[in-house]
Amino acid sequence: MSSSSSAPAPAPKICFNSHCKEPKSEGPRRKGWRLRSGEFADLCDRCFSAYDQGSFCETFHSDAAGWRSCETCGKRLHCGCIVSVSAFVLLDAGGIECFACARKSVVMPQAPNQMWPSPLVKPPQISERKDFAIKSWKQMTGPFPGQWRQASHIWNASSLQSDLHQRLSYEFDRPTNTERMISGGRNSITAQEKKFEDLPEKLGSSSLNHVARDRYANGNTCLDPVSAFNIYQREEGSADGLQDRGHLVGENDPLSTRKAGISDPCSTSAAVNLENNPNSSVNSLPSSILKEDPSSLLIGLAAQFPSSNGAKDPSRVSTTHPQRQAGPPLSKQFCPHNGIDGELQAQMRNGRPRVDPRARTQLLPRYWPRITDQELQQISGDSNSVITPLFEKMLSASDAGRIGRLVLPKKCAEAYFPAISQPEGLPLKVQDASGKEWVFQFRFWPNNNSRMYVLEGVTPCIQSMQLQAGDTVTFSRIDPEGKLVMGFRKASSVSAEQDTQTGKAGNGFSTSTDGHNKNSATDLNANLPLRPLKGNTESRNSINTADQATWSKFDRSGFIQKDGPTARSSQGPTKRKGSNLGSKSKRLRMENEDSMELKVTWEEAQELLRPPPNHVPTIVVIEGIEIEEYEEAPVLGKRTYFTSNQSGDNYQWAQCEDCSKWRKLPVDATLPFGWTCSDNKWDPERSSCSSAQELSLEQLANLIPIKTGASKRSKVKVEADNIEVSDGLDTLANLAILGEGGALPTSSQPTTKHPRHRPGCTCIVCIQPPSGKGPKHKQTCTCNVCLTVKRRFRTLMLRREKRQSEREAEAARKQQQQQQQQLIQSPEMLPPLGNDPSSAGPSVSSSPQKAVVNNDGAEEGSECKKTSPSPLKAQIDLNIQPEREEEPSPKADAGGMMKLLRDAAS
DNA sequence: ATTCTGCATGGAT
DNA sequence: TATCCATGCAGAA
Repeated sequence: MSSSSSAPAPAPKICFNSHCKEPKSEGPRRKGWRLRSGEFADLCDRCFSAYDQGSFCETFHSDAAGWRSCETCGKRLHCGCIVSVSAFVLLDAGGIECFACARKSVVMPQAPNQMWPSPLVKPPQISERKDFAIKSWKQMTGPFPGQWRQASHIWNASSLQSDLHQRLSYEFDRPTNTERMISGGRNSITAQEKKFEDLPEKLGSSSLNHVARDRYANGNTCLDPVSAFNIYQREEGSADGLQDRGHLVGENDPLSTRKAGISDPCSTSAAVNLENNPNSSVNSLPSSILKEDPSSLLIGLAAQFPSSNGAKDPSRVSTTHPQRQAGPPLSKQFCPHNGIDGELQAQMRNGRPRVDPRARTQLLPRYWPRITDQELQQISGDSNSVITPLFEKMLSASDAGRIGRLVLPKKCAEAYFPAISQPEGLPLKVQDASGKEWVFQFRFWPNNNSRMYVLEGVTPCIQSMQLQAGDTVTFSRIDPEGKLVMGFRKASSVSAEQDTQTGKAGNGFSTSTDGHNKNSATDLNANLPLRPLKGNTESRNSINTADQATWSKFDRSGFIQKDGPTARSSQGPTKRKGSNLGSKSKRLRMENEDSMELKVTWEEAQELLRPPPNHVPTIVVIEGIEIEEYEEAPVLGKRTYFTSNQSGDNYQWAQCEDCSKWRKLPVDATLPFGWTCSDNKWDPERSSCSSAQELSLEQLANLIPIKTGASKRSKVKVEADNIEVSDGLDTLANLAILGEGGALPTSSQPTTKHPRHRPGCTCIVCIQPPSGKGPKHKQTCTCNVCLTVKRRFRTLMLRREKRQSEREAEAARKQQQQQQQQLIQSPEMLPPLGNDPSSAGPSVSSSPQKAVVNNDGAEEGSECKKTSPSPLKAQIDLNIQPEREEEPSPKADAGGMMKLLRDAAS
């Protein structure tokens, strides 16, 4: 910390005191007060003497403004001067008190606030600040060594905090308001720090302290950092970790002393507020700060102490730490958890910087603990224990899943958990709100030159708390035991956690476990019962309210709140995949796995869709491609096959769903999926299943891609598959599957080429919910997505058919002639006539050729599959790599396909 | 086949 | 851009 103490700047030869023209001391440096730059004023012997004796201002600033009298003893103090900044404290009720008097107060009413804004606070360089914090103590205290020590003792809490803050702010780039304030208040802080080092013993934390600490903890005091530090510092490698902390802290541990010191200070203030005199003026300041608006306090202080640097110090007033301000009153302001604090703490604990420079940023607001006093109360039964909220984390799907790994925010882990040097980490005992103790493995994984911290083995705990993704777990520490306590807050119950990220007034309602309730008597009743884990949720209504936004977010992201833990766990893996895949991932996934199938089926599905009869399409041009769109949803047609007779008449053949007989129909007939003979309005003679088939299967086999034996199979398959058809997209998928291998246009028509997927694209691929979830779309669904999909299908299909028919017409005729010749040779077969069918027909395949080449999807004809790597591949751009040699068999792929489509549909 | 483990990936910030 | 961290994933058990 202080290591960085600033090197003395080139010392001027003249005494720093502007009122003195004496050359500075020749001998050993005479360091006066700390300058804003972090340096110390180099004084001549005479001035130093005055400074050292506490009479500097009297000697040199007697005419200056800013003199005030101690409210207690009447001693005059130069409040507006950096030189005397640490000689007095500000009283809550206004006025000042010299340190001597202040320290006499048992309760230290003014506590933290009194701390002077450090001299202020100029916004020193970080390095300077560090120095300042470290070095200044002695020097600053120079005049009143004894007092300061005492004071420090008295103020511990505040000072400690401030110290921490100060350090933090100095060490880490950004001083927060609080910090500022504190620091400002902190000249003394520096001193305090000193005192920590020097007078640890004095601190014995008292019950008061406890209270205070709690308060602070809740309110964010900073005690913890130190204590935490103590606690964990040596734990590395220790299985006991937290548990052992107790002793760690105690014996021979400077840290422990520090801890004690720290806690004391806090406690003092807290004690005052809570226990002693909630309403007292004394309390008012701290309490207000803690609970209500820290910023105000800061401001107030700033205002009060314009002095020394006042004017120059914009930082003081203005620089509040946004986060803190925003944050929940208590916790955010002083809380150790706050990012910087946390880090500081961490460092302190570790005795070394655990966080690399990069990490020196604050914890993200979302990790700020939002714990209410009530919660604390709940947790704490022990009045002597101080609960320090450390951080909280909303459980991700992974965290709440069966894997049992809870990813810890790196900074939080490094700040509040024992330092670990090995990936294996160490066992960490954590107590839940009910007092039950859990042991997790706290470890890390190397990750991108960094670490990813996790708690392993949390599943039992998570389950016992019935937590799900979206719920929040909180980590707090109970001192002096040093135990970690894990609380939770159910997202569902939380009506409204405020968005942590916004850092709004956090209401902290986190469920942290801690607890000391006493302090928060004020709030206690209001909220909650932390103890009962189950009850937590409910208990914090007020708190919980906040998170709807968050919650909804979860929902959107596919979190499963709905699912109970059990369900979740069972779904775990699957869910995770589906819910969390990013769009990109999804794409990749599709490419790698079912993309081909999807692509084929999608295209094929288009073949099955027919525009609603008698509807005129609207022509839409998308990226240069004309697309016909219909107002009405497309018709999912029954697969049919087109043929032409010798005279050039075009027909289509369809199979009855009941009797499996093939009927010849007009090309413009649009058949429903479950078409039967009774629906054959075009040929009354064959409108019954009892009617004979016009052509034998063999004959048909020569016309359309069916086989005598296969036709039955196909029917069976169709039927079987139909069972699954339910939802719109599922239907499409089924149809596509059925049609696979058949009916696919042989030629790749530009008409079917889907435009590049870009933002706004509404194709079936792009419209899939990112999470793969969402409301089920029924066949009758008329949502934009469904309509769009249907329109697209229809449009693309029509377009393709149209063009295909045009292009293939000629080829078909030629083929027809050839077939005729064949017919001549084998009369029993009907000549497949080229069809130029305009495709209005319901059948999937618009051209005979297609039908011939691509057998009906219903057919298993392996040959077909082999020979027909879906031509559509080349036609439709789904951003997929179509380079698959073999087309997955419809059967085999049906599952995957359906899955994909279902996901899309859902 | 399932679960565990350790690390990699890449979206979000 | 760099980092974090939620999730994926492959290999091992």
